[in-house]
Amino acid sequence: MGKQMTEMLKGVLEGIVLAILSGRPAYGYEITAWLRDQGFSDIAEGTIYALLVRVEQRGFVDVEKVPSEKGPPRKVYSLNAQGQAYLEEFWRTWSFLAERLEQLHEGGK
Amino acid sequence: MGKQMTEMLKGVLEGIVLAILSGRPAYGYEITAWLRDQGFSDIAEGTIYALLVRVEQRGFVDVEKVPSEKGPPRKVYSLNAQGQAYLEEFWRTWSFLAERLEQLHEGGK
DNA sequence: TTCAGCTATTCAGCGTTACTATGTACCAGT
DNA sequence: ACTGGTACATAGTAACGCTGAATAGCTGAA
Repeated sequence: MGKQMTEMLKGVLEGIVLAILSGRPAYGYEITAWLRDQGFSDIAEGTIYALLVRVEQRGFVDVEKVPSEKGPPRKVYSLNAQGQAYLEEFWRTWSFLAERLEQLHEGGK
Repeated sequence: MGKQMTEMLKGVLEGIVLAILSGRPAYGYEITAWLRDQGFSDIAEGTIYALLVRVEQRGFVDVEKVPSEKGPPRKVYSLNAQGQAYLEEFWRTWSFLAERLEQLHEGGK
């Protein structure tokens, strides 16, 4: 989707993934597929796995290994309390930014 | 405002500055001051100047040196046609992202 | 005169993030 | 045995914003 999207995803993609996990536990491959479905056509698999490692190390998610019918075992992530708190802060930051941009967008017409 | 905001600004700050310049020409110091007014309390001055150099090199803005009553001469930037086109693409990218996030935010309640 | 303070720009070095590209591994169907 | 889908991992790279400091011009107070 181009360089603009790549840069804009920085900091946002993490929030997106945590938001997904706040709905229900999920594993990397599944998240990647879902994102592609949503139109994030060229988010690399490696990106999601690296991100998941990061949020795990920061203690935002709990992990459980679950055997898969087809293929290697899945690492199923679920958002814990700390992750939930971080996600809420993410939404506050996002809202602040979105409001300012909305104003700029309206003003520029 | 914290690390979250820092990361989220990547790719977005450039759009914000171009959007400001689409309204009227401006110079670095002025833009920095305006952003602080809008609540972007800790955007570093150096960041804006570096960004302006970048967009100038990409050919999105025209520059004019204007003497200042107090202090060194100002470099006044104005958005040109190429910058305008890039800004429009920025808004499309932003809208795409904002829609997806809006859905996630609503769904997560 | 000197010094502080505001205006205004610039730059080197750093940390974080997403992408590229590749590799590993497990299983099913042919 | 081979292909293809599932599933995870990682080293190297580029881009961007921040930190911290330097430079420079002008004004007003001590």
